[in-house]
Amino acid sequence: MSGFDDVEANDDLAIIGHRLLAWYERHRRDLPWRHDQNPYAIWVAEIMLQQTRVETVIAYYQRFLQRFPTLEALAKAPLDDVLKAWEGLGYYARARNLHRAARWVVQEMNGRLPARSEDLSRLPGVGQYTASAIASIAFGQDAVALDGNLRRVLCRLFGIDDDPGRTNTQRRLTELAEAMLPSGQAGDFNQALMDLGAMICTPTTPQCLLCPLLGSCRSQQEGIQNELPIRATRGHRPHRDVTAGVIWDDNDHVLITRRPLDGLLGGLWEFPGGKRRPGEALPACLHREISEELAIQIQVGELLVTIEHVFTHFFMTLYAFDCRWLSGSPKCLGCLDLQWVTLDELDAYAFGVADQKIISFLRSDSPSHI
DNA sequence: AACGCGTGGTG
DNA sequence: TCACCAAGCGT
Repeated sequence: MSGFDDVEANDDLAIIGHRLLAWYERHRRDLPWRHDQNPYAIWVAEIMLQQTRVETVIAYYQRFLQRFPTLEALAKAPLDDVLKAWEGLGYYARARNLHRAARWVVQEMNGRLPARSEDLSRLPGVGQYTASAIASIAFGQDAVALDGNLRRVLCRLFGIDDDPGRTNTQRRLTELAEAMLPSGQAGDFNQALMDLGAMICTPTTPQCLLCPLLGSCRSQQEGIQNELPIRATRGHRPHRDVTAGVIWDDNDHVLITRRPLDGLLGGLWEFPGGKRRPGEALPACLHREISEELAIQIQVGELLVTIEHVFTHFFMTLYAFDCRWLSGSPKCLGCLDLQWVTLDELDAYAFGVADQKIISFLRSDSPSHI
């Protein structure tokens, strides 16, 4: 335990909050989702921003709102369209949950998002942070939205060296932020702390001399701003070899399959294949996986391309082989759906980034089957 | 509480 | 496998 311990009065914290808001008025970032107060748009933005950089989100956000301008439009759309709009953004459960929640709101709530944080957090994909963010930004509720930025800024501001991932620490940080929060301005207050975290109080080499809270920052006074917040190191990431078959029939159609809705890349399409077992040769692995998942016979040809891909929790080397369908009608044993498609038709389906690289290869390097 | 869940950017 | 990170959530 260390740091802020009620030495300062709440008055001082309130003053810090106002100083922060004054800074925000002058320096706030001009971001697309800050242009209107439409709760649906704010919701979409907050889901996209989970664990994802602002610069990455902007283009997705604009395309998504163009494609699904209203909550009703999103609810009416097929999941495949939503996943296609999410393609490449990662954490695809966000798209599935957003879609499911939109349908629920239309059916059960007459298309109106709830305004209170505790009701918002009942929506799938909306946790404590997102519920507070929507409630404060879209509905003006006094709720602290404790995200990674706020944790970092508050740990430094109050010199807190407890693990910010722990529930107790988060409760403490939230209480401190609540004491700073100017009543009725939580939306701006939350976003001010986020902008401060993004522009000044950055993870590495914070720009303390530019900080509006310079005189109040405990960690800066002690010279330990670079040591906070403390952070657990990531564990070892295992490696997997994975095979994928680009399986052609006699009419220039290639076989693609759809992954189950739960788990990694759930609901996305892929070139069928799977994990290599210890000691197994790559072509043998592909034969086995195709036999298990689709119950067809194929001829495995040349290795087309090798792709290194990094997931959060493992490394993957993906080996894509040129294959030919020999016999058997494919059955969906390990997948949700399957399709024979031409190269041009692949555009209609959502793939993960590793499989998109296979597609790029097929289009650039003149395909061997021609 | 700890882990599974994506991707691209950065020093 | 360079490590680490970015507006977290569900189980």
